[in-house]
Amino acid sequence: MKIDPHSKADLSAQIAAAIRDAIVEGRLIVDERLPSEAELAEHFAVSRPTVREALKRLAAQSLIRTARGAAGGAFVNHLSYPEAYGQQITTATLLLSMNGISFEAACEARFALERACTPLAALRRTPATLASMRTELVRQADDALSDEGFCASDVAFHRALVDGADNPVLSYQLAGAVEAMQPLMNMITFTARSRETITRFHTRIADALEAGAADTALTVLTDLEAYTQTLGRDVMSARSRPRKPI
Amino acid sequence: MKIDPHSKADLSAQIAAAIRDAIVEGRLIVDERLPSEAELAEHFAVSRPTVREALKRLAAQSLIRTARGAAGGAFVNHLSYPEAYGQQITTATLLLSMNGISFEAACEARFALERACTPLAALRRTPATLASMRTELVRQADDALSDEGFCASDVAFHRALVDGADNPVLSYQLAGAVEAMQPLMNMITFTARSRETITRFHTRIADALEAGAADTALTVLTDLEAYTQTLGRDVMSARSRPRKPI
DNA sequence: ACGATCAAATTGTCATACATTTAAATGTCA
DNA sequence: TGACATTTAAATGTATGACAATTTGATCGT
Repeated sequence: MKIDPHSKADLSAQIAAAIRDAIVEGRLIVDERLPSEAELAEHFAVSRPTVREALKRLAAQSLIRTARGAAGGAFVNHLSYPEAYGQQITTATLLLSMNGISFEAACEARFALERACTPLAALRRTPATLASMRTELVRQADDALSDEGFCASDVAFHRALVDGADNPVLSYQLAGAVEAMQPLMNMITFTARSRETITRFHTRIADALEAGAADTALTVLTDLEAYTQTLGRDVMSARSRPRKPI
Repeated sequence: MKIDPHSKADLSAQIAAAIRDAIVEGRLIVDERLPSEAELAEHFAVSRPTVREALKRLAAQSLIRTARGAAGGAFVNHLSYPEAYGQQITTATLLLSMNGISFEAACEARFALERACTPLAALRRTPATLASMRTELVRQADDALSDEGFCASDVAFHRALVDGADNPVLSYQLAGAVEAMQPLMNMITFTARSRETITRFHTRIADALEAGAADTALTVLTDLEAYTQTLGRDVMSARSRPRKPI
């Protein structure tokens, strides 16, 4: 592991990249302890604060964890799904909001991805999956639920659908797409009528999955997408009418 | 933006979280300049190195960028697709390798996601998309191409398919899944026969997309998945036969 | 043998200083 | 006046040294 002190890039960035490469390429294995900050500083011929900045960069990506004390230090982290989810979601959320992604495009992507999971979910859905779907259906039928609460339940329902496919890679990928859309979905104010319509779609999806009828579930998902797009268009047009000058 | 100096968590982590929240919630907008490190240190009542560690954490997530000089400082970064891709890919790659994801599960997810893009790609594929697919087909027909080169071309072909859907959210999500699978795919050594088979599948996919025949493309993709799974199983069984004792 | 205490190692934080880079202000000359 | 060189100031990047906090393990006494 070498760095170039004459490069234009920051030393801490170079050091972080060197260690990151070692982890990604498997030269540093999970739970292995890195040298102490003092030793790293000596190895790379930099000061301890510089090494620390590099380690913080890696910690921010959940690539390492640190512990104080005698047997402490920096350890290669076992990247768990919850940690990866979190990063995926913040990144995806910012990407959507900063690049002017339209509700339409985000919605299209979300339902396309969910349809990708549906045949597998129809095949493999467990009683637990169906149970959590039914739980959300009950919640969605509650008129006292706030709009945010309805959206959250919507996300939970679709999460259950995705997890029903029983494929961790799909669950991971979809988490970002579905959760990142929540801010956009939260812009929608649901009428009692639209809630009822959505919940009815959801019920039909749950029924189809329980029956293992992938085709039916796909059809309903497509209809739900069309309906959601309609809701989104209504919100957007209502929002664009009173145009605030900048 | 406040932090709790008596919390168990590191100060730099708390500060990073506070600033990150401000960015995600839109209280800090793109290209806005953060206060200088000295000012932040005073605001949070911590030392400058601590602030710097916090900023490096954010820089590692591409949430901010820093510039030296008189008009320098830390600026809220416009999260671009290339930056987001990069992080998605390293995270997804590690997630796959560290959680013992099977070739089977990864392959299943990849093709499921690609099938999600296919109907849209059949609808919207541009001449440019088709051209880059054809380019990769030519490359794949070259016997002199190394296994890594063939895999890379395979990835490029499927990237073109995904991009053909003309939905940036899908492109972003798929990039992680497809690229993260490359290390697993690289374990496969292709015979001349298997290369020819795969390229034939690819050709049929390109033809179907050009004709706008989504159904055909979906069928071929499913067949290609089955074939790829066969190749993967062969590699795995060959690899597990000469079992090294640990 | 067991419990309490202490020492050592390591990260977390602070204070300060200096180096480097960049842009703007200033000065100089034709 | 205008263009170019110089200086200056502000900011980040890096270095050094010290101390605090925390955890482990060993030592010691009973």
